[in-house]
Amino acid sequence: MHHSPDQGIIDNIMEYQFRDIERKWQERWKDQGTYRVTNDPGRPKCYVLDMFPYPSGAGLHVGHPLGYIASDIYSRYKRLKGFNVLHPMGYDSFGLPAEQYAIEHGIPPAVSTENNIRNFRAQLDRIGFCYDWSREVRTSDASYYRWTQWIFLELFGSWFDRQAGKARRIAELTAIFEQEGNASYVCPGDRTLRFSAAEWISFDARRREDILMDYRLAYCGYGEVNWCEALGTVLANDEVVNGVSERGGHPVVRKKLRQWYLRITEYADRLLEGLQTVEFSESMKEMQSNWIGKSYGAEIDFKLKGGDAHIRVYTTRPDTIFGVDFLVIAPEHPLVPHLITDSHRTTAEAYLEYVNSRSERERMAEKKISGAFTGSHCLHPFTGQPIPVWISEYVLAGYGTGAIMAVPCGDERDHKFAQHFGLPVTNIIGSYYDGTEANPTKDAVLQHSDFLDGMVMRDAMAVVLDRLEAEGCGKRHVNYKMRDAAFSRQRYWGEPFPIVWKDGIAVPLPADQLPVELPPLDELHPGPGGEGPLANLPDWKHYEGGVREVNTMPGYAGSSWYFLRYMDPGNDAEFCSRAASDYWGQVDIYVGGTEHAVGHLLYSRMWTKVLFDLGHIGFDEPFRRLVNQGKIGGDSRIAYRIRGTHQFVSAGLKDAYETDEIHVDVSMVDGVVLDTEAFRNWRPDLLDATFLLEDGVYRCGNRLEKMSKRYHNVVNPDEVVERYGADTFRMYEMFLGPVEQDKPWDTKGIEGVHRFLKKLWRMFMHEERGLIVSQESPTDAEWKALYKMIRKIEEDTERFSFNTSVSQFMIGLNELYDLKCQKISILEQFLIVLSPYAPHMCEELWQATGHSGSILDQPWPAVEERYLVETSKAYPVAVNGRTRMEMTISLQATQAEVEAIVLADPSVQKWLEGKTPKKVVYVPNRMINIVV
RNA sequence: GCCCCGGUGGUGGAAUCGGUAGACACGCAGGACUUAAAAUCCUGUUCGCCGCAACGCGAGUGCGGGUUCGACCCCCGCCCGGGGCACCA
Repeated sequence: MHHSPDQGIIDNIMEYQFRDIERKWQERWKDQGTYRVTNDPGRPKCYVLDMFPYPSGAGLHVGHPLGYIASDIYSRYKRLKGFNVLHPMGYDSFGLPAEQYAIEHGIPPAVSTENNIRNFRAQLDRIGFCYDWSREVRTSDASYYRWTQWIFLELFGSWFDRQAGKARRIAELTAIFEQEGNASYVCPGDRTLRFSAAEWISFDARRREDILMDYRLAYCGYGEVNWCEALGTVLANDEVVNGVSERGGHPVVRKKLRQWYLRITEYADRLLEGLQTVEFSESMKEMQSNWIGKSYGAEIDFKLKGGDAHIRVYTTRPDTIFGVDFLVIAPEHPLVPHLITDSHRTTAEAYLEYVNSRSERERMAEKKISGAFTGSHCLHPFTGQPIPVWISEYVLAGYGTGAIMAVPCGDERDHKFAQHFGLPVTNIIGSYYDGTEANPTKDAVLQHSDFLDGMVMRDAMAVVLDRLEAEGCGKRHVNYKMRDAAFSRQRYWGEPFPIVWKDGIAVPLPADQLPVELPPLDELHPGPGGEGPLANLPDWKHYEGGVREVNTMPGYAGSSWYFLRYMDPGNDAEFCSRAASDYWGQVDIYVGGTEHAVGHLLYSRMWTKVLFDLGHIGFDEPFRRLVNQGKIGGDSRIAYRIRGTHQFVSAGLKDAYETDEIHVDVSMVDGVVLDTEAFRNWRPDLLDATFLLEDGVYRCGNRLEKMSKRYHNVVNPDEVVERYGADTFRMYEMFLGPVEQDKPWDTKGIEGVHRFLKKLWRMFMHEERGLIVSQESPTDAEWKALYKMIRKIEEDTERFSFNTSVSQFMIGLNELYDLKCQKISILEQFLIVLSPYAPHMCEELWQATGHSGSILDQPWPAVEERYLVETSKAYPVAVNGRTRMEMTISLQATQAEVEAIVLADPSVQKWLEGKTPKKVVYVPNRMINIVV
């Protein structure tokens, strides 16, 4: 079986006993504070950060540590390179699951969270990470969320000056209002609001506060939520299925509730521009800029036929204005009630009711076309032609103006809508439109387009915009897809707001009254009217003649700034001292999953910009470089039960039967071969299972799926570490493939990495004779093997290509092994470069070979180039691009010399078959190609 | 529907700038050591063909075209898989 220390074979201490070694060094590193980091302005810094986890009750599976191992290796590497490395870890410990768990099991969130963190920590510790745990942060600790609340107040106390392009204090805004009113500073919450200085001074306190609220970066407004009356609570989009709550199946409707928001839209341009200054993958930048969704177009007013009102649409294609066949407005559009005529009331209102029962997500996923005619018409701004106005859920109230001009010949959805309802389609693009499918081209020459006739569409754009503006029926407009971020939750387990409502005014608490602590609460019932559970605590709620805000902040509040707190975690006078943030600065490398591509990254980028604008920190992008680790998938094993029986048929034979699939726990399978005994004992209903074997064994099918309990394909890192050791586990996770790539977990391949470590051990240690390293001077060949390896490891580690660096270690060791090299001056350098990957073993061998001090603080070896100089190369020689042979030629050879050497070769002559070569392509140090 | 990322041996993957496709491993096959096993070591391993081997030939990086002396890599058109989404006008 596998190596076990319990056998007590004392004379085997020279064997690689990873369990003892790893335990020993983990304790020693802890005792000696090896990973403690100080803010030392005299040394170059490097800040390596993992996205901190939500401590879920399920614990870690083998996929979680992937990014942590990568960043750990990088941190250790940078330390060897002489950097002062900040590499902290903490917990994003507020969140919905703990609250749900409390409701179901009666365990307070604070307690279950504490337990989960303890488990997480134990699991992390076994893998040997170099975190400085003295800097740990937890978003649910009052000492932490005190500063989350403080930053919220900074947001609340600021507005965005569009002229300066930055946040400023509200006090400066009121000073401006007193001087000149708001003429120069458009109100972002209400574009039409205008007042003079005199008017401002005449407003009462309530009016002034309402106006200021429309400017604040953190503000209170009204927004639609998924409201479930039966549960008395608000539901997330994914808790709503087919218009009813996932839990209980109760009806869910859209309802307006008071909500806090962050005015992130004011930062849209800065968030876009900032992308050019950071190293994120192109796809990541693209996702963010798609989310921000800046577009240039026009707002155009369509007058209502027989009324004064008009419908304002937003379009990015004003050049298609003469192709408008109908207008579509969102069901929530405020004009809808005025537009519905009596003759169409029944169908239109039935449609509105149907839409109201659907969550936003469902409406977005809907492929069926639906809508209703209002009975009203608008007039075309240029021709005066009447245009029917329809309602449809495919137009969203929150985007643009909530109304569109439909041009079916140029827009796919408009076209489908027109076809579905039998509406006529005007063709303004001639042969570009084939009558069956819309064509969104900008290259067509316009027809049936009045004063635009004969123009190419992309040129017509400016012409029509000028005309719209001249006639006052429209104007150029820059639009953003991004909406302000909802910042309140009707929940308990989150940061309380430091806000007290008095006479309808939100009064911020002074900073010295922070934190507003989350009060203990035994039972987590929703409060009345959709408020959170905190509303059920009258003593807490009523405060200083007002009522506290009883909603709490969302999950992303604490995670938007945690990277700053690590720099100065114990500070109870500031969120982070300026000295600390000036020293550590931006996160040099940030490692985490793509699932946070838009949410978390955009929010923390915004918070950083605000803190920068207000002078609290000296940089306005938090993360200089971002690496997204891929997900590790589970490789499920599947057994096939013949339908209606207890007989299972092996994968190769299953096609002859009608079968049902059963997910088999991966621990009962060796490769794909099922341990049928273990399977029978797995569950009572399988006790009498019988098996149809092939080649004497039962083979399972396999399928790559999400690693999850319900597929029985979860592999726990603890088990792997117990069996092979942390060093093997670390290296194997890296060896699996590129960090960024999604990949399946298969424990089988781990043997190779484990053998590598054992083989390295044996380079130092003989089973009986003990240490066998020699003091002899190495040969040139040995130096060359070593330095070739070190150079490659260095390159690969810098570019986060850890799978190739692991293979390079194997290549290097194989070469030294073939050279029978046991020389200490070679091997000690090998240990240093390997130590970021396999720290426990390297530390042990470092000590065993008589070194004092930790290997973690050695300098990274300098590659001596002279051992790597090559004088000749074995060139591939190709004839017409097909490689035919290999010839060793001096690297100094000129084109003419190479031609002469190559063409004189008899086997080259054979391939030429007497023909004269047209030319010889010679790329020095690459290849030679003879073209015939 | 839209956006993004992928597709290379039996498996994970390598090829960093357009230059020897399959590094390094796993697995498998054969051998050595051993009473036996474990461990370790050695050899072979993309596919097909020439009876075996050597030598050699042909095909080959999802499919079909193209550019190039030369394409896993660049371009055009498809197919398949995975992920994301706020149907973005």
